[in-house]
Amino acid sequence: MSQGHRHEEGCCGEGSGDRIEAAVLRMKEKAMRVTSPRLVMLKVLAAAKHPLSAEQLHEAAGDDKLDLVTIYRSLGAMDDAGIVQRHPLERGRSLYALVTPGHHHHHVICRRCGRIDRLPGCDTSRLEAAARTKGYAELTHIMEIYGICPACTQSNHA
Amino acid sequence: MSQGHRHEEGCCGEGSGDRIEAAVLRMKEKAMRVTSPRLVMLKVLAAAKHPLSAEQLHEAAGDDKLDLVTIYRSLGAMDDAGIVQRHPLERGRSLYALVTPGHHHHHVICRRCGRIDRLPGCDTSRLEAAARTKGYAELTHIMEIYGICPACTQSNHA
DNA sequence: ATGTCTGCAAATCCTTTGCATTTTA
DNA sequence: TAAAATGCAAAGGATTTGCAGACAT
Repeated sequence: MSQGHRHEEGCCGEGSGDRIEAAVLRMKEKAMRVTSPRLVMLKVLAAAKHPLSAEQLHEAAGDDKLDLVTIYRSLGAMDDAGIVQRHPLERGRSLYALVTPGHHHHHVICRRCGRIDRLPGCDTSRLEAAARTKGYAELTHIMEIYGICPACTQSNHA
Repeated sequence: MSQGHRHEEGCCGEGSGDRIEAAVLRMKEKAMRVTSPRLVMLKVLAAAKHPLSAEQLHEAAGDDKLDLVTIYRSLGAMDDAGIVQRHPLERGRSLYALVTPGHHHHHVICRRCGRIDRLPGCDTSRLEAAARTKGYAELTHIMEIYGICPACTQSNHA
């Protein structure tokens, strides 16, 4: 089911308290209600060192404290509000991370163990400009790099 | 179910006969069997002006001539063999296109009507280099740009 | 001949929807 | 107290798996 997701270095966390406050502020701006399930979610997300799946968030929150459905719905609302960034990936799964404005970035994901590492920056501006030229508006993008991580390359049970 | 996918300009087709031959050749190299369902799939893919979903491929092939499951399985095998490129996208769907070596590219997808346009080139080399630096090997990536196409921007039934 | 594909049915996975109830603002 | 969020049960859609029979090499 849930894969390894081991992690060596920091990835998405940047300092949690402020980020939660910022998220709450944004929720209020958007007329969203600040409920305890959502606060729990924010806490977990702020503490996460890499993007989390709804399922992982569910487990991290205590599994029976929050309904998975609530997580999906709130994640959706937070995505719309720009509070979390959704990373759709292969096989229909998505991962979610707290947005830190000015820290847009992407990840490498190990195809074998699920480990995730952060990569600096993002080079989509040229492509988005091209899309704009074609008349497209409200552009967003998804991008993930896949590979085999060092550890899995070693222990070559392929 | 299946969205619009209108299309103005060429996207993935480059000349079909040779591409099919090349694909067949590659299948033989990979010790894959060249079956009639697969040939039908190649024909449809080679004629397609943009990436197709398994479902669309199924319809285009005559719906009852090929089993959807066969399409999924062959698409998977062809993806592994590098014969088709898989474009995983939001909401768990994937699109597939015949690979034309040296023509790697991505697309803009209209969030509203599903229209797809091709975008020139790809700027992931910097990120892939960063991933390689972290010890990742066998790198691949997914990337799609989403937006609202000109037509949908006009007829604003949002 | 033999290992690979195919088709059919059924399963699986992640995610979404419906609805009555609780909660927030 | 009105609008929004929650929890539970159930649906949904895309993709996958099991298995026996058919097919390419």
